[in-house]
Amino acid sequence: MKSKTKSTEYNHQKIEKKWQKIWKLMRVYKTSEKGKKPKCYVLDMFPYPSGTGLHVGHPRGYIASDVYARLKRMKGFNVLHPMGYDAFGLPAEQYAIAHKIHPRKAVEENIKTYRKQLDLIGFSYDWSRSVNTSDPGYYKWTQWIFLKLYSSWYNKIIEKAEPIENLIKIFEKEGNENINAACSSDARKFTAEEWKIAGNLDRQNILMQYRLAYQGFSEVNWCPQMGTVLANDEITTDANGKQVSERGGYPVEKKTLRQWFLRITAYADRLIEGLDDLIWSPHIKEIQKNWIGKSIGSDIEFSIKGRQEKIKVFTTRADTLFGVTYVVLAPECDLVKKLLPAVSNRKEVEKYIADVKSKTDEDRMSANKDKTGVILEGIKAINPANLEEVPVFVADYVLANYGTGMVMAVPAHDERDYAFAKKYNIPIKEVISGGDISKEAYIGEGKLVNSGKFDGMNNLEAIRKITAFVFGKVVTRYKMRDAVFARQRYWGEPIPLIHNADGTITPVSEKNLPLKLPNVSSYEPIGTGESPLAGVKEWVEKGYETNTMPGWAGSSWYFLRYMDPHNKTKFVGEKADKYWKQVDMYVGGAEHATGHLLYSRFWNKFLFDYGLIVEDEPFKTYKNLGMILGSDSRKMSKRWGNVINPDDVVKNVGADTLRIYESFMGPFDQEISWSTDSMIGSRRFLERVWKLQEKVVNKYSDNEEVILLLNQTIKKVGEDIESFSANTAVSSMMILSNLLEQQEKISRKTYLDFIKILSPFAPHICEEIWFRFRNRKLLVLEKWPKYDTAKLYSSKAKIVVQINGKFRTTIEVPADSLQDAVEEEALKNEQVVKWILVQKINKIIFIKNRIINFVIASQ
RNA sequence: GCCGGGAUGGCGGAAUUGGUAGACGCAAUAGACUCAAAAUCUAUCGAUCGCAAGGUCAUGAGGGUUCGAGUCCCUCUUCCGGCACCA
Repeated sequence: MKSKTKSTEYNHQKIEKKWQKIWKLMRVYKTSEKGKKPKCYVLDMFPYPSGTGLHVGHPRGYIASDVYARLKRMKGFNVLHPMGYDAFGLPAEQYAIAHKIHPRKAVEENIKTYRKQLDLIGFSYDWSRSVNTSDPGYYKWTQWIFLKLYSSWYNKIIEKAEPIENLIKIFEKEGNENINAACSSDARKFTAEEWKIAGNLDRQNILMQYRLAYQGFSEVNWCPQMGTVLANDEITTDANGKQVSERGGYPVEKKTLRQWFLRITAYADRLIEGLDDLIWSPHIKEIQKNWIGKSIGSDIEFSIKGRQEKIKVFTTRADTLFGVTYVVLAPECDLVKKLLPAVSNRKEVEKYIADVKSKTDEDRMSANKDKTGVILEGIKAINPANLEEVPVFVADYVLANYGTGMVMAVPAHDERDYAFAKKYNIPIKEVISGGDISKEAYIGEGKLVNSGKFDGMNNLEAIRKITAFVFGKVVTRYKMRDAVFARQRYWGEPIPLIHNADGTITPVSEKNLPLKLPNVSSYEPIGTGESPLAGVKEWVEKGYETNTMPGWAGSSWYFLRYMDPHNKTKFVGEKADKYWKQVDMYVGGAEHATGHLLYSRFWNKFLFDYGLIVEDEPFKTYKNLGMILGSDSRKMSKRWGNVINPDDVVKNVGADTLRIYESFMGPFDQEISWSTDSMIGSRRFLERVWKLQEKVVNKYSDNEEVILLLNQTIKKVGEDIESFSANTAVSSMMILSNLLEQQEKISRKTYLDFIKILSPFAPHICEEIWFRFRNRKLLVLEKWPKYDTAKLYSSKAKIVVQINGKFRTTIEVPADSLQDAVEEEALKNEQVVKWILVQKINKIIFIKNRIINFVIASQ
């Protein structure tokens, strides 16, 4: 065997093509559920295959997870590393309309492009497990899960979803008097008798208030000119500040439409609690927590003088009840309508409500914080704590959709109430912090304290006491609302429900799933606000639901399908699910924190409730990545002309260089600008590694410095990959290669160990080098090298000598030397002596192998 | 406004978690090779004083704790992200 391998030029194109072909032929990335190895499920967020293809930013996360997956494989894990396509959704539909091509066709073509682009970069995906959410074989199960949600309710006593049949049995037995369930806010109490005599439609309406997928109404953005509903993304503001469609610039208004909802709020508590055990970056958890927005407060009733109706307010500060000086109702509040006839300034109030309605949400929110409102003359609310009469206002700073839409105002302790009270000259009464509940303790003089600041009583105990005192109820509320689960669009999963002529709804039976999306000639809006499916005769005749599911339906469970993608009888088989359990490492963008990441957790918990899967949480570890911006520090987009196509990079400098560069460019979770200039450094690095082949000899022992650094690097690179610090991993390998370059000879073992730890980052070049050293087995199947703990540290230690904490010089001593020895050595040093001179040493601070600090100045 | 994360050379960024600030890479400068250029190699590369040895100042600003602070504490400035009249 030749001791030196003749080095040729590093031809990345040839090498990358060659090994991609061989890996594919040998199916090295194919995974199965067999064997005794521990498992590791490494997942990327699957892309939406757009018409513009991948840009250089997309692979950043894919590269990081691929490096991780490769390391795990080499460390002996059975790795599941799949990739697929999130193919339903609005962008595909828009692309299709713009290009006059059927979305299915467009998606097919785009997927081909994506696959080609991804393949060029050399990812270690098991493509045999790929999924496409718009494939009927896939969305059959999306529909199946929807039906499961539809036929479930949430039992709050056992904190679990259950079949709706259980609920019906309870209704039959005892009505809903004692039920503790997640339900719509308008659910009323009824008895078993009432249930028995109720008609089918009544029963349906009642059940709808409990189902986890339910029908309801919501406001949408409606564009009369285009005859279609628009997503928020499709709307911009024109020069006059009016809301208009992004395409065409047509006016947009609000319209109430029939929708389907998912009762995600049922899971609010579990979605918060579940975060504790997840290894996610804290700020992502924080975003989810904020979004869910749990707050504990009290429902308290104020009676209205001389009337039957009650004003039911929600407050988190029941302890300030004695400071209430007025009550506010939201303009949309039903109670306002009921009270209007008795209001003496009725005209004024009606005008105010009309004005508010004409404002857009944005106007209302951004209206420079100036509070507006109008008093309901002739109406007085009675504070249940002290039976004081207070005025009632209608004001738009109270939102109809949070809490009860009615608020007790305590200007002394709430900034907004304070601003309002100042403007309308309402008294401001401070509540004195005190111990027991007695009127005296709470009633103070009418002077202002710093808004909102009220120590002492702001605790649950006080709130409980006073809430009980006024016969209120301590309740938990959430900001999060139920998710609208319907789109008036063509390109989505059909909702598998049938509307019968009598108004009842029947689910499509399981054996008839998938309910396939019909092939229509026109998938453009039909002008009524309904989905294009409403224009398909056979569809409507059969009574099928014309709304389709939103883009996030398919992505809410795809991680489960990868475990068992070809299962025809279940969305995931028991065996596969028990084996893979959950995603161990999930990588993707932080922008999905309140969307996909929340919905997926919700669906996963729901399926878990039924024992259909074994894990409550889908993603154990989640690493969020920062975006790659264009070299001009703007988002890469056609509009700015700053898009870099990975295909070009791969062609010019190679996939390995791209992989190294994207790993090296900066911390993974930070946004960073692309720099083609900087990339050259990564290419140079690989070329130097390539050239090192010439220095390799068979029988040679490396010097201590090389051996130490090699061992340290093996350790560091392994640890850095695990913690997603690829940038420092690459830098440490550069340091090693720099040292190896200085050597005249390198041992074969050292070089090949280096190649092994480099291979997750640059698999092609490493496989080629490995091959050139006449290894028969493929490098991708090799084990990760072990470092020798005895060879991590030098036998000598460099000690920093400080005088008064200031660096003065370094000395070299045997490793692990004790203080006395180091002291003695240090005091021999000229530099040290010079600084100490005749001054007395007050104190010596010594840290083994690191530092000795002489403190001489007296304090 | 509230919550979360940042701010380090000309640039991207390191820093053993309180212990030599600026690793590694890019750019730049000089030199070698070349007829020349590119590529490659070698050296320099925070500011400042000094012939040098070496010193002083430097991690957004200002205070503090400590033998010692980029790292911990307080105040402020500023940038990015999330939520936003949430009662």
